[in-house]
Amino acid sequence: MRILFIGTGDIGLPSLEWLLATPKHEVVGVVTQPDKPVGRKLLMTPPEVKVRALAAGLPVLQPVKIRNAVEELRALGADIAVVVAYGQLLPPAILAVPRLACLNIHASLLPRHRGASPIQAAIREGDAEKGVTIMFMDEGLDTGDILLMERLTISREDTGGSLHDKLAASAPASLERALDLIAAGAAPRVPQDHSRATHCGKLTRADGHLNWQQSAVDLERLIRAYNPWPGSYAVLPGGKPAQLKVHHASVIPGAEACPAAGTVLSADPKTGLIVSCGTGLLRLDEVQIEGGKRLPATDFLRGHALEVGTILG
RNA sequence: CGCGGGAUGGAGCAGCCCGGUAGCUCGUCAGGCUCAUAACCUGAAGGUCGUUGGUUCAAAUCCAACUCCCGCAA
Repeated sequence: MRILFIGTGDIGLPSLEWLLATPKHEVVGVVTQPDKPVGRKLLMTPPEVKVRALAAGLPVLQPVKIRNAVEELRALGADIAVVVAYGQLLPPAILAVPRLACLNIHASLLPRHRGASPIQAAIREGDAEKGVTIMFMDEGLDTGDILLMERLTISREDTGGSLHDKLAASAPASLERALDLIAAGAAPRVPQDHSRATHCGKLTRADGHLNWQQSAVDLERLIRAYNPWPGSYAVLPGGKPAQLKVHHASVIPGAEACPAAGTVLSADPKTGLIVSCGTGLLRLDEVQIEGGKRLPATDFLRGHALEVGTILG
């Protein structure tokens, strides 16, 4: 079939690669977000999807508003549009462009975790299961009828980053099955149970500000979910408060009675950096001060005095 | 020219403002003590202080340029 690929995030790369490689389908064009200034030098940087598409000699469109590109897209004569982490809602005029359907690959088991950050949400909420859903897009946000779902379990060590990579890698197999079903005219179409839907918004740095009133268990999940993006941090009090990023932490089992949430109970290179939470204790294993490198907490403490009793913000 | 922090033995830091003996917490090695230990004691090795140039009797320290690392912002 003739495929129009619409996506920006790296999570769609394996799917794009598969589409380019398979003899069953032909990619007729790629739509992705415009290049953006990135990094300390603010260099204009194209999405990786664009780089890959250009390398394959495909036409690439980067409309600021996709609604203004209806004619160009129609001219590509696509049978199916495959949409994954594009970053713009598709208006009805665009949904009507492909001959058969607009399929969306979404990194959650819908209707749970509709929205922009399904992977982080699943880890943060302590979900045991994760997966990829392929659905027929409609005008809503991740509300379309479901074609198929692929499940996988979340391990206790999974971070937002590791789960992102697993889901990205598993997506092509799901996509292949979905396209085969459509080609055979046998694609199921199951409406979502909208009453059970949950939503997750776009994340910002501020979402990573650790709230020590929460339980150690919840905080550990949040730290894991938000690694590597948007990251999580505590605030060290002082003349000029500094952010201390927390890359990895672990719950200290069996610890209950504790003083005010956010109190540093231990800051010794030998025992580690331990903080009391709303419930339970959390040991910060790997941290990073502003301007510094990420370090094991024990190394960090060798050079940065942190008094026991300090209250973290 | 978006804003800012940094580069000092193997690790993490101090010293720099006010030039003049290389410091701290560890690690490593050797020895001692201990039933034992993330314990303690003694001793030792290990650094052209990111690079290049300048100022100076003298530069980790002051000046200039460069390289690399990192936080913010986007």
